[in-house]
Amino acid sequence: MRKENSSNAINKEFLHRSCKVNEAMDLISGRWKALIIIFIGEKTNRFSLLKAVLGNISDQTLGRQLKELENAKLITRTIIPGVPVRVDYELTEKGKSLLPILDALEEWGIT
Amino acid sequence: MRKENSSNAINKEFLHRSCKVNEAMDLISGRWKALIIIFIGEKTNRFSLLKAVLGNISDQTLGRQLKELENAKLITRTIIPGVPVRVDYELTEKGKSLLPILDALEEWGIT
DNA sequence: TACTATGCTCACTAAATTGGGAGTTACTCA
DNA sequence: TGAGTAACTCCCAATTTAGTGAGCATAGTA
Repeated sequence: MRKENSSNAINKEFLHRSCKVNEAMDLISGRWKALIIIFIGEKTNRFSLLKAVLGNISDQTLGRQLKELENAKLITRTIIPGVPVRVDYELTEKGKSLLPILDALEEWGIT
Repeated sequence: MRKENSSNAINKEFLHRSCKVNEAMDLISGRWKALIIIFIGEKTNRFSLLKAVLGNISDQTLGRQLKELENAKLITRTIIPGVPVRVDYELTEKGKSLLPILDALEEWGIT
């Protein structure tokens, strides 16, 4: 976990106070997060499906990033009872509203 | 430096091949890069000025991020002879074209 | 001669992120 | 009883990124 008064953490705080861009960047800057958001938007929205399309992501990292996205309220997590239990992830409105920006970023990356 | 065949580096490669978004994200995902781009766009475009507005950034980190942005062709570096020598950073067209996206991200972060 | 300013660079350390592999829960089918 | 599946979760080690403190080159000022 983060030590709240390391200079690293202090600088992160500073960046958040000084500019909302950095707060936003933080939410989507995990290595796989942008791709996870895009895939969930395309209905590749379960743990095992994501794992399959994301190639070499580790279980732990996928779990962590999903949890972070959930905490950031970009996705929701719905447990579907059954055997075995399934879990559906869906984009929230906030998550959906990020898609055009990711598209713009992709477009920008290509040109 | 990066070890080119660590699984970390391999995954990064995979992400770049599979989705341009990640390549784009990489270019702007340093802790201070978004802010540096914005400031340079606003003419806070010298090393010492950036250092002043960025608070606690270390010389080395600022130097590194500027160099990375230069390598990514988002900024240019111009040495202005004089005493002492000054260096001006400017956004390239590519860099400028990122500003609307950062604005959108900021807007998204606020709402 | 000492000191200042700009814009770095280097070796080293600390912190944050990611990955590997095994273990867990809960229920079903053979 | 044993195997299988989905979706995690834990410990630990590897990797990547950021920060610290010092030093350097140049030229001008006190």
